[in-house]
Amino acid sequence: MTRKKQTDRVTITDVARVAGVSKTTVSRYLGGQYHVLSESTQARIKEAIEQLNYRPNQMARGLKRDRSYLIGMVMADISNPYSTAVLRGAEDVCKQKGYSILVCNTDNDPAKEREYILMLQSHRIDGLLINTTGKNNDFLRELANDCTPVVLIDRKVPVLGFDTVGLDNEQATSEAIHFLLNRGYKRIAYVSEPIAGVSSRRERAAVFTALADQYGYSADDLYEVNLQSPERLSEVLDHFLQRTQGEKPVIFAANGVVLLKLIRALQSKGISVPEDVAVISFDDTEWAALIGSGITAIAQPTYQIGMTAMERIFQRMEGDGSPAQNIAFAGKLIIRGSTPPVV
Amino acid sequence: MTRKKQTDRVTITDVARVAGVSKTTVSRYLGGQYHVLSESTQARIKEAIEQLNYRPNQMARGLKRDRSYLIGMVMADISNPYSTAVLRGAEDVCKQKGYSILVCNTDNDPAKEREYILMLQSHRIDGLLINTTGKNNDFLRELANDCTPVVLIDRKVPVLGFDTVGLDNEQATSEAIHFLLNRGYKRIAYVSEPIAGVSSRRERAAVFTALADQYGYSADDLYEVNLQSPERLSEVLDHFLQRTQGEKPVIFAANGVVLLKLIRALQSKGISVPEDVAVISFDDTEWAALIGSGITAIAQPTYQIGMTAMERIFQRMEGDGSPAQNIAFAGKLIIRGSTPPVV
DNA sequence: CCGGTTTCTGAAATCGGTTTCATTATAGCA
DNA sequence: TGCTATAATGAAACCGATTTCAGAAACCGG
Repeated sequence: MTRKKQTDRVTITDVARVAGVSKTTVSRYLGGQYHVLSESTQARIKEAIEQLNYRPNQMARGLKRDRSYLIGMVMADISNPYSTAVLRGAEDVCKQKGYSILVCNTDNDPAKEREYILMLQSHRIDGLLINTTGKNNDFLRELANDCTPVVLIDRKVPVLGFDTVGLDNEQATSEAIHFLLNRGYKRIAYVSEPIAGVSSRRERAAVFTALADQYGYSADDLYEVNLQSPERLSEVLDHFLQRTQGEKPVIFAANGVVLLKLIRALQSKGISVPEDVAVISFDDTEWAALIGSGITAIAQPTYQIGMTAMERIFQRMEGDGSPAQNIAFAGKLIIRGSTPPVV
Repeated sequence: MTRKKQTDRVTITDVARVAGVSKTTVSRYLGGQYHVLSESTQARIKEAIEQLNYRPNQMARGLKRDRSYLIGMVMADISNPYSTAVLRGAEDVCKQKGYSILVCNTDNDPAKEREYILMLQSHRIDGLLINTTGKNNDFLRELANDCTPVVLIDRKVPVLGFDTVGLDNEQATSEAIHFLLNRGYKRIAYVSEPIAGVSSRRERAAVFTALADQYGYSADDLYEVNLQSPERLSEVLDHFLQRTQGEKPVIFAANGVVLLKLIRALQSKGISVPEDVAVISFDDTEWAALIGSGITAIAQPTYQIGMTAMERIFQRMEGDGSPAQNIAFAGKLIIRGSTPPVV
């Protein structure tokens, strides 16, 4: 009897030999085609698989079936808790279907984004979730020619036939602003990361701007800040707050990362929340409740977003050819101490 | 001229045909064996690849080469920022080498951990990073028989020949406790998630216990809390704080997640930090500086941990057969307002 | 007892690459 | 000129699965 080296993996041929059947038969067993197999054959194969501790090689299987059982996930910023929350939702759906996720972090760098997508393609991923940097629109449009299903998360790409899943930015922003107005705030600043190219930022900012005239706050108080340079945020605060004419000001942070830097800047300037300035923010981070008397925030159903995005992938894989959908979930306003009623 | 269906991917055979050479020659080009190829052949292949927009199929390549160019990463809790910070370090090393990462989140569930590892094995991953649940030691030991390199992150498994990378828990814990003692604290509580099976928790707690007698605080104030049930934490606080006899108490949180729940519990009880109780914690979370006057914390070099772990994987892949290493990085104590000197 | 199903199984082709080995052409040298 | 070394290339086997197609055995009705 010949024995393989220890380093050699057990193959379907080994199983076939031990069970005394052909590779074909073993393959049918693996594929769950039990109805064409005799009971005794099934038993012998089962026995052999357990004895050898056999695990089929997905690369070989994938090559023939033209399926990798891999899903790519390209995130602009994996250290943002939003990303991992979405990942969890996506992963749970995948696991249940026997798929695994290849995670890539682009650090908001479009070059990295391109490289990663090419890399994923060469692994022949069966689906692709993208939270795009927003600076690769032409490149992404080419993806549409491939047959691989793509779902965009949070950020859309214009003109394109991709499914998208994210927050209903219009509803959420509008609800938040109406809440502030009802509480008596008349001076509202909206602080966002650079808006160009990122649809969710654009949509949120657009609502802020659109409601300004109607409700009597200034659309000029829409500030874009690059969080890499902390001075800019500091200047913005000075500019906004010094113009306060007896009116209680409120600052609206466009996401959790902005909020973090904002709180840091306020603290270093000795400005108190909510005494000197009220604060509201997108993203209900785990720590939002802990800052002072809590920061009022708009919670996103992140887990649900991840699940839904991945479910779209599978539906597309299973042949759903319907037109691209934009799926937008409502945000939920969580009221805390940072936005007290104006007296 | 025959034309393939749109859905068909370009293969090496197509490139060979267009370039007017054999598959073999194209393969050599792809493998970078330029020295055996004539200049003109190289040029024609390059041209053909670009024209066809060809991307080699990693499954086919992997099947023959017995390499998947995939690394598995199994994390106990991906929503812990520690995990994503480590992931970033690991990913950067991978990307540079042309590898991709399959990320799995076990939610501290040993059954999920087993399933994921089997799944990864069937993808024939070339390396495996595990932040283990700590409840699969027998199963993990079997992994050692496989030839695939494994590196454990943060949590070790007894008796095993795996490389490990993590924090120097002894140094870090000891440094923190000495810091507290120097500041004049004599009543120290250490609050940890359940210690059984998780080496990093055990190591940290062991130092707390070991130094107790020597420095005159009580080793009884080591509390294990299951964070699923918030009442337990509340009871622990009551128990510890009511025994305070005029001495200023300090609570030492065993990681960032514990700290989060701790702060929440203290706030809901109306206990102020640092007036009523001082606080120190493992993990310098992004928000630690923002709570009150800041929480004193032990920062871990997470990015470095991820990088180093992945580098070990590649070294093992390249044939390094040296005995298993335990690599422990020093933590850095970041002093903030939550631990003022006792007056 | 015979042709026709039905049930179960296997030989061989295939997926898209890599690798081994053989072949051709050209150069170098006596 | 003839013979060998070297450079450049290709045919075919191979990796480990799946799938097509065909064959053997058992069963069935007339």
